[in-house]
Amino acid sequence: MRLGLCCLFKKEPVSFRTTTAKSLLALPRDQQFQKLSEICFDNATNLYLALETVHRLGIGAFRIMSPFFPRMTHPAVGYRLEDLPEGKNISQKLAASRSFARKNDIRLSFHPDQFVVLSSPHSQVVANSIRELEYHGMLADAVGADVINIHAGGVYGDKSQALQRLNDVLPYLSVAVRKRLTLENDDVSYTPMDLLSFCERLSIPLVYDVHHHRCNPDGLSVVQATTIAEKSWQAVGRQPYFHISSPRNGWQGGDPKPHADYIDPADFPACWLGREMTVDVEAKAKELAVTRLMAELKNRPDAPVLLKSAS
DNA sequence: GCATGTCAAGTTGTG
DNA sequence: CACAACTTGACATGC
Repeated sequence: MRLGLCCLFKKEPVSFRTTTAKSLLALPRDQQFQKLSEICFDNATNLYLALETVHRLGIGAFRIMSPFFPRMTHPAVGYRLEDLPEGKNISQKLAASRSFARKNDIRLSFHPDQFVVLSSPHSQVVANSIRELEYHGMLADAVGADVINIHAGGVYGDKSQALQRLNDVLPYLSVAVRKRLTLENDDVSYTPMDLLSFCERLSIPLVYDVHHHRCNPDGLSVVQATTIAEKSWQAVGRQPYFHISSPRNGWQGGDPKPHADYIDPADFPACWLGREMTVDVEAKAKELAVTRLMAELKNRPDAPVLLKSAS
């Protein structure tokens, strides 16, 4: 088992920059490129630093934030790497990160945000989503990430019709995106049960988020959902990818959906212990939460744990 | 310098 | 019907 960090650090001095379309639009095009070039170069440099840091901490996976190249797909200020003065150097930095991750067995992933909705009935929303996914595919190729994980999107009154639209859009995705695309159960609409047969039929691995499952249950037990999701990865010969988080105010403290700073070890499914899988830790204390959970799982009496740092 | 409001995008559920 | 929650800063602005 390996535990993963999502995007950011709490205490370690690694951070990622961004900018807004609004501020870019105040500049002439060449100055936009200059500014974007500096930000992208800094982010590429910090990605390498992030990988060195997670490796040092014994963390085995890292999720790269979607605005890694800020506003790259924006209709007005979007750009290509080749447009940027430091484009070649930026590519070299990404290649270095790719080598480092491969050499040290750090699994990389992406989780495009809520604006990527392949099941939308609005063609413009779908077109924008494809554009955004292709940006992620380009990045994934460059850094060697094997997962681009999305949600099934909205329901629009009929889940099966929505999933059919998602199905119909898949042929329009490049191989770079399609071979990495995964679906995750969410906390309001699509449960593991909803996605099970769809994922199986299309050979799309299911990223099982146990917190979402607990917020949005479907009759399946955690053990059953784990088994189903695990099979969807084994079917394509890949290591399973799951998510864990804890409710900010506990399970009795109102809305359980907001994430807590740390993971309550009691929320970590016993049936995950000792399995071959990657578990992204979605917790606001970031790397502090991952390292604390690693330590706590090691001490858990109920099952043998093989954490990456100990193996 | 420091505090505060802003930031591309979708969808759903709440107040 | 407007708005917050998903996730979360970092940046731009204004004092």
